[in-house]
Amino acid sequence: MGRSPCCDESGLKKGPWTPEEDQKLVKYIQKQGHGSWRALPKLAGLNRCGKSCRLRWTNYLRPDIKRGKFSREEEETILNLHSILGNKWSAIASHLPGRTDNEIKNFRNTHLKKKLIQMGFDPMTHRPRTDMFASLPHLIALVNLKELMEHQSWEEHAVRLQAEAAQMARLQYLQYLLQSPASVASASNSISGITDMEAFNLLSSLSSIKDTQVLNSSQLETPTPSSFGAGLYSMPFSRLPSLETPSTFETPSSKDMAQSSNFTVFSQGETLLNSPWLPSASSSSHAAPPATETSITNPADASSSPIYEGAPLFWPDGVFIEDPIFREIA
DNA sequence: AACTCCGGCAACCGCTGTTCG
DNA sequence: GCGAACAGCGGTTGCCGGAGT
Repeated sequence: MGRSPCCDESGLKKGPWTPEEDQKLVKYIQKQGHGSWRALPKLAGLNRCGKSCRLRWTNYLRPDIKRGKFSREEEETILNLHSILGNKWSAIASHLPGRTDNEIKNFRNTHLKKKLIQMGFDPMTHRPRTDMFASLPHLIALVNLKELMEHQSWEEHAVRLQAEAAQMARLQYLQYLLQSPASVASASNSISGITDMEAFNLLSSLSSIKDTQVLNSSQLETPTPSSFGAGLYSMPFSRLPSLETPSTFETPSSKDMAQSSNFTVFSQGETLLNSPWLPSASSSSHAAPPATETSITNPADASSSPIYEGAPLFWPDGVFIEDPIFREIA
């Protein structure tokens, strides 16, 4: 559109505003209204460009500006809206009375971005980060989100995530062993050079995870049908849904899994987050079906192995995933 | 005490959309 | 229909103060 920037005019002051300038601007606008921003500086006796005046007024001097720390509700609103709207700061600001788009943008880019990164999210896409280790805290955090929403502080949450990430690292290591080519060719009682007993011991060390209801099969990398015990199925990270676009991705049905291998499938639970911004589980195609269970038929291990049953996995957008996980039956 | 580093935030820059002559 | 003026928006910059060494 070929318009020269208004601030190109020489001699106009830039940089931080002084209290005197603020006072002039406020006085003038309270008396006359801002009218044309371009004309305002001269009329108000300011050596600034109109644009600078407008920004100063809208972002700082407006009487209805709310200063100070963002409340937890405001944080959640920003996160929710940003996951839906993206960087539409003005649109987000319209839902937060007294907050400016600039303030929200700054807050998000400093505080919330850091928190998302700590939790293993990509702060731009709200998707889990794709590198394996970065994904661990995200995956854990997803299932812990309910607690987070229930007044657990970020700090407490971070401490807990760290502990659980250590558990996940061990699980990933086990998965790595199970997936190695050697395991495919190996005898049924030996996996990647480790024995069933060793694998069981490793799994046993992870069993405390069930108490936190953190672990689920999607935290494993790829399907490993019948490679071990009751079978471990996993959802590749690339299929994880985005918060930005509530997904309708498909998971293998319990029937498919029962046919292909030996899974115990439980599918009972509640939605993790009934966010008003997102489709409810009951209205989605992933609504929780009645609890079902398929038989465990792996002839090699069904009677001797610890059995890990499925449990539901919920994403924050309310999507229900019917998926087997490690729920140990004593 | 002096220096460096880093995070937070106000302000600026440049682009886009709208209005108007 | 065209172009200039204007307002708004999102990205970026740079200053400042606090923390760390």
